[in-house]
Amino acid sequence: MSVALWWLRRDLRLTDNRALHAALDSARQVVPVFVLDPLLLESSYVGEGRLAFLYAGLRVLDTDLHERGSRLILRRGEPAAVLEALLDETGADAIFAEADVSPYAQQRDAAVGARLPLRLTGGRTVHPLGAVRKADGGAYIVYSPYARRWRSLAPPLRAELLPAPDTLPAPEVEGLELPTAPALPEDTAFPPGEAEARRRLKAFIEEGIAEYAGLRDRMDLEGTSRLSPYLRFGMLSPREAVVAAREALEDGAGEGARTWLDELIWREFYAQVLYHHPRARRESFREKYRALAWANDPADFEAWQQGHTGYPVVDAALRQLRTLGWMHNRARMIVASFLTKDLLIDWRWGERHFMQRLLDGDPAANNGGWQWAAGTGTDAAPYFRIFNPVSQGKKYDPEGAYVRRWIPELADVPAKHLHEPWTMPEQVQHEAGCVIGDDYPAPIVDHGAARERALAAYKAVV
DNA sequence: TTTTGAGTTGTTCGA
DNA sequence: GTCGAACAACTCAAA
Repeated sequence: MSVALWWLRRDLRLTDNRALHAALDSARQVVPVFVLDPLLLESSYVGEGRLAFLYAGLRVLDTDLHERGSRLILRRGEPAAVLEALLDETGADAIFAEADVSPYAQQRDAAVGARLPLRLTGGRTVHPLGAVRKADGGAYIVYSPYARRWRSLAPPLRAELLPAPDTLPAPEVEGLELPTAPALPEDTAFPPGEAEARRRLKAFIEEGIAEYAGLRDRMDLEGTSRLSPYLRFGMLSPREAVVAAREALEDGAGEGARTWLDELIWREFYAQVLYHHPRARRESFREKYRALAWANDPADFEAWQQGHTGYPVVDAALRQLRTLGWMHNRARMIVASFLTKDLLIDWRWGERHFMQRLLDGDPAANNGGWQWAAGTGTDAAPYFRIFNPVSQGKKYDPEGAYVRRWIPELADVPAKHLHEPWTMPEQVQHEAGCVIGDDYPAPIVDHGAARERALAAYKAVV
């Protein structure tokens, strides 16, 4: 075998790429291919931000390939047809790709595999989806035992990480020009690419991970790794992240390293949940909640999306999402609780909004997180666990820096009132240049009353 | 097969 | 202000 296609999807890196290495092992000539799939590009779960991140990421990858003598071949169309044509043009006799878990990816790869010589490798998760199972062979749907089992398996070692190849021969076929639009903002908080991802990982391990357990919930600080978009597109190998976390643990990073490793395990937990329960992508994992009587008020949804609910922490978070294409994890929980409980809006509306806006938008993790917040999922929060947006703000944005950063109209509101600005006396409102109902909205719901309504609605489900 | 312990991330109320 | 209990059962995982 002398020519192979390397079909990239969400493994946009050269380091520790198992599909690439399998292709190199089987052929002298490897053709890197990315297929712009109209079904994905036009999905209502995709927005300009993540598309821009993807396109910019493809350009970085193309540059990385050029440095090694190769380049990225971009094609557009239905994947099986595109790949069949490419096999024909290149004389390749196999396609190598990293296996993925979403229902669409499963179906797409089954269709390609039925017609063409597709060889799927692991890499999407550290432990293959089938490897983390209960003693009886079934799949886990509770996190803690899943994580215990995951940790009991042989950990990946630094020596096992696959190096990026030094050279790759240039492909002899042509592709499309790389798209330039939509473009990422110049000052994006998430410059794409493998080098950036690995630089961030290094910095986080050296400076952030030891404090992670204590700071990760603080919305006003940079206590998290901010690696999610890179893991989403495989610009960082999950295996490399786990190796780094374990090394940090050995170096005494303690609770921080353990907690961050747990987050990586959560990522794999939700991947295998979706793999084993594709139906959860479209409806509540817990059947009884499929009958929940959502209020689904479009005006409430609009206010939530725009960050105009009148609850500062909620609005700050949704504006952060709008601007950065990313939201702090604690904020994700708060706004998800607010949407599903306070506004009683179907979690799938929020899930779609997140998918449209998040650079790291991933079907498995996003769905898992939303169903957790809504209380409809695997290992979900009990339905009566309803976040109070005021106390969450006071606890995880104690000085209000997060709120002030994202909501300029609240910049001069005294700290005492910042998380509940409607409590400002009229005179204070004028002094702060923030009249409630004028400069900043009054709360669109009363949390106490909304909480009671949610409890009743959830309780009504048999 | 049955039993038993346990379960990401909270809030509110009343003593 | 602080603290423990209640919130609601249910289902999972493993012994």
